[in-house]
Amino acid sequence: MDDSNLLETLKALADHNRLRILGLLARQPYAVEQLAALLDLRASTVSHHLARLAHAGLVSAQADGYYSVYRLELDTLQSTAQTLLTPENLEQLAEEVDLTAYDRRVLGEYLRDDGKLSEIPTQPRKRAVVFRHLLDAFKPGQQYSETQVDEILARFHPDAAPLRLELVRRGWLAREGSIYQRVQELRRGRDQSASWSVW
Amino acid sequence: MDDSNLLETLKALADHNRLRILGLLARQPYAVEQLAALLDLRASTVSHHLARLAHAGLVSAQADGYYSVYRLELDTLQSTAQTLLTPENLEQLAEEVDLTAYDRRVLGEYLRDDGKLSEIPTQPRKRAVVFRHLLDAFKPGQQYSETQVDEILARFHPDAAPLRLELVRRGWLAREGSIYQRVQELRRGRDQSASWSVW
DNA sequence: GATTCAATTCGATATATATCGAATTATTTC
DNA sequence: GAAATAATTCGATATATATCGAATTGAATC
Repeated sequence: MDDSNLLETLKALADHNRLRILGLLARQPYAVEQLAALLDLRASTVSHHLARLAHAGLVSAQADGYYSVYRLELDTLQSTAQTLLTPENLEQLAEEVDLTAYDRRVLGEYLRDDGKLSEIPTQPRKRAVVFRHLLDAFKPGQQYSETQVDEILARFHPDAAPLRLELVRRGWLAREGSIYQRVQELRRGRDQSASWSVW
Repeated sequence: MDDSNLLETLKALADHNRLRILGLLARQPYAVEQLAALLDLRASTVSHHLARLAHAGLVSAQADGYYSVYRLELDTLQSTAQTLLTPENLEQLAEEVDLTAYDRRVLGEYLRDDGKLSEIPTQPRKRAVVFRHLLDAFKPGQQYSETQVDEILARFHPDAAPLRLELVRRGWLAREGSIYQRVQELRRGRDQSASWSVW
């Protein structure tokens, strides 16, 4: 079941009378006229609901004379339910979401056109984003002297030393003696690839 | 999960952006501000969606300074999904539906105030309801002569013989020699108790 | 204590849709 | 072929709600 199908199916399910229709059809098939009587609704209303359910594949109609006999399509319902059961399937609901959007918004707020920082945010989440951006100025595997580190950081902010200290404190820049090096992997897990808003 | 909870939960699920929120929270917890950036929505809109999801128990908030960090409540989601999986649970959605409503409507249409039939419907479903009503004039276990049967049926319609023949043809009235008797069980299955609109 | 900030609440608006009655269609019966 | 019947479609209306911006609240920082 793909995402837009799931949404349509859930919208079809999210109605009091349509749930009652499904409850009735779970017992036995019914014609429109009968459902209308059982639910105390007009036939046109029931027909509308059934069309909605049929569009989602939750019920199907079979012609019998001028009756339409509707039956429950249990398989569709169960595959919808299965989609909601596992976290892996849920994650796909946000598949097309650009996970860098928050980071880009924060950087847009604190980074001037010349690439320098207008200020350092104090809020932990935003601060983490900014320092992750600083880290991106260092190549993995390359070794830097303290002077080189500060030169690079000075491109972002005149007072480089506190930036360097915080990068080390965060564990993102490793120091051995007088040699600095970017750590290879910041964090195990799913948020390493796209969003750096870790706290 | 009871019925009204299920409806509220399904309504909470039946929205594009709320599904995307759940997809994101399936990966990791997020603050409102972050979700708003990722989904390109105002914070007030996201807050509204989260309140709706939280009301259904699908997410929960934890205060962290002036941040509200929301996380997915997987258990609620899975118990909702479980409700949709089995036909037995589905039938409960129509629990409070009066299954005799259709039969009563049909009888109201064809039965006059004095209990006599104004006419015999030709449509199979309605005809079945009327004949089921005729059958109810006979006690289970009791034996009737053909004359007695026709006397009883004449209370509904002057031309009793065709009614008797059709009751026998439907297998609802059993005849052995010249003795008639109501069959004990019309039909195995769930519709015997309430609705006789069988065809 | 004043200011800043994230979240929530509130009011307004636009869109979706649940429901009905009337008109139409398809099928059966007379 | 004409009348009756169930279902569907259509038009109208009322309700629900998704979204935003503004105002408010609660908490952290200076």
